[in-house]
Amino acid sequence: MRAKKVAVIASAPSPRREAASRRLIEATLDCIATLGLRETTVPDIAARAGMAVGSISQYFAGKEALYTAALDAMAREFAERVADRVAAAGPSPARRLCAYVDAYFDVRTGQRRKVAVWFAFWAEVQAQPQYQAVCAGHDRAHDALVESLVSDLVGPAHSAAQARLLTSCCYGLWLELLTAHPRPSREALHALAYQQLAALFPAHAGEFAQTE
Amino acid sequence: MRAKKVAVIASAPSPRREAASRRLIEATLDCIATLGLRETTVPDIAARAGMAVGSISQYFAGKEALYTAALDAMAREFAERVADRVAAAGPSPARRLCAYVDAYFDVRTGQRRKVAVWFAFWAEVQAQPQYQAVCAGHDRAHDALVESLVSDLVGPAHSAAQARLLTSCCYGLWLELLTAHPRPSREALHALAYQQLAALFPAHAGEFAQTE
DNA sequence: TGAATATGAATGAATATTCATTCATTGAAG
DNA sequence: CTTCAATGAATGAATATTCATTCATATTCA
Repeated sequence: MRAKKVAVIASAPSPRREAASRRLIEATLDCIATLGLRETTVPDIAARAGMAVGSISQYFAGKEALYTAALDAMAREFAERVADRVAAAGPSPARRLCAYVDAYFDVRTGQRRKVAVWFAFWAEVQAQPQYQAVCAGHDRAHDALVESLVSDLVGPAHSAAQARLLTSCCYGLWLELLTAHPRPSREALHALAYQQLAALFPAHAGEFAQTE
Repeated sequence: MRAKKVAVIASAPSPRREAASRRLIEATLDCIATLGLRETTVPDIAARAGMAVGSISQYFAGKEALYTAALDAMAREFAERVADRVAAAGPSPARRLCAYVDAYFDVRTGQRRKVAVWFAFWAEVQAQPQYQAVCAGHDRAHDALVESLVSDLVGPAHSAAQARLLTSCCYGLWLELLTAHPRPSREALHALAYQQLAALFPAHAGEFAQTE
């Protein structure tokens, strides 16, 4: 009996529900990107999702739950993009590192709209423990990956510091996307990230050819 | 009549008023750092400043005006710190660049509390034009300074890209202060920033001795 | 005493959440 | 094949809450 009930609850939601949840999350990300966390209202999200305000409660416990789900979805997408690109890069450590950087300036994950959302959440990470919880899990895996990529290229001696300088630089370049005047293109920042690779790993500078 | 009134308004505020404004701005920065822009309320700010909520309207036109003043004050302080340190560094281009980096991890401007506020505003820069206006002015001066510092060291050929990589890295390291686990110390990040200097300008690596 | 400043309860606008009702889709019965 | 009931989803007006702002009164200063 109990087992059966649990099974029912755990069963996959209907495609319709799934689609509606997704649509709400996308609408939330859009609103946060354009209005910010502070100015985004529930009616805004509903309007952009093409739903009534009341419908949201069918899918999420409240605005905060929706925010958290949106953050999680975005973090998941980014992690996936990184993993996919690195996996597709083959065995060369240099190419794998390139693939990692590429993910930051990918047309999907590196677009202004997404980056704005990252920064919106980071700004509140201090104050909102639930955001911190979502980020912490993803960060742990991310940091481990970067360090292994760097370590594969130059050995473990200074890999921790170099890994940190690489990711910090990528995040800093992301910030340029939001604040710089005139607005830099994704491509320009991507090229700068490759310069950072060359600066950090001069012995492999020739291997960091930008392929896209 | 009208002229007189304008003159009175434009005259220097009394020391008392000055102190109260300052106290309010400090309280605002504190609240933003711990609660975020979204959760900070006017009663929060008043309480932390040791004032009544109604008193705020004596000094600022509203919450947003207070926020903007706080952002401006912080940006001013940072610019001042950079200018002071660079001026104190003497004529050596390498030491001047070190001084620039030092300002980012200064015990005052590079503290967690301040960095959290920077990110809080950056997250909203897209949505709030008034924040953009405040930042734009300071950014212009900042970017020009960095590029001149870099140019003095290595010439103008690639100075723009290298300057951007340096500042991006500093901002990225600031972000670590907010999101990394375990929380890195200011000193650790400062040391990493020096490694970035050495990586970007290998010909001068020996000159980037950390003095503090 | 008069002017300037401080106070904080009262106000009302903004907004998240709730819920009784409506609507569409699916599946069963005739 | 048609009709009818059952389920799940969508709706948005109504409600409750939060919070910035105001202002009549009290206090301090010169």
